[in-house]
Amino acid sequence: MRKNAKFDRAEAVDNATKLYWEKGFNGTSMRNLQDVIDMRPGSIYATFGSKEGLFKEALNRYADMGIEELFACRKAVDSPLKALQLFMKSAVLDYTNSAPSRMCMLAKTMGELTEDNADLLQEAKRLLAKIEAEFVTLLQEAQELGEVDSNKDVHKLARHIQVQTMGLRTYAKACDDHTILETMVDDVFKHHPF
Amino acid sequence: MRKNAKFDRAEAVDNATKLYWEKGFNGTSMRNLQDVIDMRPGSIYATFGSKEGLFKEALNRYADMGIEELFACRKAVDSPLKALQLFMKSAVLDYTNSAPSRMCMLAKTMGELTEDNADLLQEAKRLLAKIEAEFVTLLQEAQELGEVDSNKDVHKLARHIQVQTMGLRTYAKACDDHTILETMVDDVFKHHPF
DNA sequence: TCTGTACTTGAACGATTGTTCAAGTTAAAA
DNA sequence: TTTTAACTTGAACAATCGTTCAAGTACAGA
Repeated sequence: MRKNAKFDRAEAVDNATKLYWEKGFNGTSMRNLQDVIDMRPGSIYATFGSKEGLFKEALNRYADMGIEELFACRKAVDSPLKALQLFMKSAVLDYTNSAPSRMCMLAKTMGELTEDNADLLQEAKRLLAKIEAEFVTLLQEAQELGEVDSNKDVHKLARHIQVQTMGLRTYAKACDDHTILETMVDDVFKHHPF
Repeated sequence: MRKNAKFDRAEAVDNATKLYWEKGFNGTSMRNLQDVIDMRPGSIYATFGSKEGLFKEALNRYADMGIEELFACRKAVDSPLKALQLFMKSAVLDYTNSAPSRMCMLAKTMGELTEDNADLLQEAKRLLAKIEAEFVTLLQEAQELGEVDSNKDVHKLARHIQVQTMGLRTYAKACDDHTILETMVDDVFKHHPF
């Protein structure tokens, strides 16, 4: 009975994520989405329910990509602290110009949406917490390896990483000076809270 | 010849600023604006030119309010460094619930807009730089008073204040825990870069 | 080959968007 | 009081918005 139509579902979400990330929820129209994911309105609504439903999937895809990137950084270097630094650099400096926006999609969403889209806001908060939990895991590992003082509060440090990343990525959109930005990332890890 | 109609211009911009700040540029419709500033479309367009023109005025009003607040903080305490801390607390913690959004309107604008509104983006960047320059002035004063090491780069410190403020205000929208937020602000000034 | 159904299509819907402008109102100058 | 120009009004515009659904297509099972 089943007809397989959804081979391109992941790709559709990928493309939708890129567009939403670039233009935001309100800035993206269903017709923009139809173009980039190459689906007609009927199919989109049958698959994702609504513009909000698709955005929610995009948010999740974005967060998963971030966590994958964090794991990749962990594999690329021998220290969890260096991994965090590498992750922050790739997020803030965006070596490859592949990202649709310098800013964090979750931060953009927190800024754009109001209580009119309470469930989407809630989802963005949840995903930010999910990412912060990954920071905690990495910081605990760093603690076990002696890279971080054992009397430090890893949750506090994770919040710090989160604030620095969001702040620097926002600043990056206004600044554009690669050298300044790189120095600022390095300074986060140089002396301060670790 | 002149007929004075614009006694309420400042008030109109004030109300428009509140609405834009809360809902963003794309999230605010001209009809929303008509309601809160109590003007008909013809008058709005005669006075401000376009939705973008009014938004540009709102951005400037917002930045001016911020700088006024910074000056007020400077007058309220005896130290420029304490003034910066007080300013950051009022921005992040929002004692009075008067602010339409916890987040910085300029940061929100940086996040929301793309090159489709290049001039508005440019204006937001310009105003962020203007505020950063005020931070520099305050930090220089702190240096003269010996509160900040004379070998520190005040521009670098001002960037740091900017990043912390934007990052914390974004985090504040997702966090909501007053105690955690206050601790984070205090930590910025406790040991780290000064 | 025929049937039944999972899936796609795109014209069309009413609502809302940013903006315009002819008509109306107001008040200072004559 | 009349004239004149500054200013306000709100109906109306074309364009676009998110969404729906009857009709069409494509394929698995009989």
